[in-house]
Amino acid sequence: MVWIEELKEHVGKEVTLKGWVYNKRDSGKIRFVILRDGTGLLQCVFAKSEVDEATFELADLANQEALVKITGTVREDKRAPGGVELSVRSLKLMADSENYPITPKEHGIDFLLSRRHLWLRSRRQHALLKCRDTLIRAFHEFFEKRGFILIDPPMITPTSCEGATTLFEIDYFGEAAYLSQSGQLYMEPAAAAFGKVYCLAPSFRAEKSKTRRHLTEYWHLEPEVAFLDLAGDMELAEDMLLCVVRGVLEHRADELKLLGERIEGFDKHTELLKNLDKPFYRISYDDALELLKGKAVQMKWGEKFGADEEAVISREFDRPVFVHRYPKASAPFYMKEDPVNPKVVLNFDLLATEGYGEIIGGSQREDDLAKLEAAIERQGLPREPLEWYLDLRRYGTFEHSGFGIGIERTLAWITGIHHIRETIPYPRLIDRIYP
RNA sequence: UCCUCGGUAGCUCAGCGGUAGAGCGGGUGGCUGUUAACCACUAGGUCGGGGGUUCGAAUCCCUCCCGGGGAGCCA
Repeated sequence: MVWIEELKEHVGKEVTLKGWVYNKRDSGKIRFVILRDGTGLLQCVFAKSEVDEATFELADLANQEALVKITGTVREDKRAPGGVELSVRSLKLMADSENYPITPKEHGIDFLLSRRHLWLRSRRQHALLKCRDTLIRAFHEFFEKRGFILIDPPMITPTSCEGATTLFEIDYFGEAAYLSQSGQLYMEPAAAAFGKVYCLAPSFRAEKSKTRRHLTEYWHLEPEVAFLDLAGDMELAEDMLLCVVRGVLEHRADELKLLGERIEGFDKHTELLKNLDKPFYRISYDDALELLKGKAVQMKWGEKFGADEEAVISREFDRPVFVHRYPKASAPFYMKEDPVNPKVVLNFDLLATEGYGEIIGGSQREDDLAKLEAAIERQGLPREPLEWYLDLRRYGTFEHSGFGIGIERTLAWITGIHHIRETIPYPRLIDRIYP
């Protein structure tokens, strides 16, 4: 038994493969069966003059996605997709497949998402999820090389980490518990224990967000580093993003090309990614307000940027842009106040290019116990469940920073696809939990 | 939650007051190099549910259900 991806090493030899029928074409006395085994596609040729009558007839009986076992001779042929094809000697139908729903034509998104378990077999989804695999490996490699320790946060938590956003509530032996929306509060103690740490885990958001940039369950990567200030935090985010973008471009060129066939302006996007380099742009919230004013977008100081404003800002730059030091009033309690200007906090959002929007949010954490207590009080958060978190400021408080990056948003940006729902094997969306 | 668009054959859609349509997919037949093959023939429908207007409703109105796109929130 061999896999399709290994066939170039078997040219001229007879091999046996198992796989599913991807597509068929026939023309009188010749039949073409495109075989799919997960590692690639292979054109199998049935010539009436070269196979026996029964085998030739069998080629007709195998429906789309039927499992077959095929034996034949590997041959190089320019006319075949992939460069090699199989001259078939025998075929065995192992398992039939009647009326496979995803035919090789266009389908709507509702139809496809309802059949996500089958949709994964198609070329585009295959390419996308291979890019996801490469992206995640690139992230791990980056942090491993820098001496970070992987720390897994809990997914079941007693309270909200950030207060405002809606949480999924679960019944925990009669007590209310919640699915985590961030591992950050658990990574800060880990940073005090190990210095440089990161986690990669699902985060859950119960907001009824219904846009191309939201999932209710997404994969959240969160580094947290001791003795790192805001400037260092942005440098870390910059180095990390450059590293993983280059990793995907290098290892998944074929997949990206396939994905780009149906995306307008894809060449320009790829060109931009290939030329991506340090430094990314850094502008303050105040600078961003000025920039928007120049684009005839009037906003009062203190107002948050919406998706439109973020798109306007990001389109002004040919590299991702850090927007830092946002107004304190709308910031989460754990962000450190700027000693230079107490009206803002030491945080940043990283906006991806071409209007993709925010893919990273990070900050230097408040390390002053009194200020942190005041922020909790000011935001009306219950203090008791956060006592353990306050301990970090009691026992050797330390300067530290971190950020969170969405795997799916990053992948959508790199691959140039519009909606993030296809960047995760089984997307969880508002009103969609099947399959 | 709000705004907006939609639900007609297995799929993608056209039809928008007067007998239910196309392409693809399925079936049958033809073709020895096809690339989402092509050509011919063929089967396939409570026009999302309910109510109303009308001589007559897929088409107009009301309502409910389901889905797409977007906003807010965020990664």
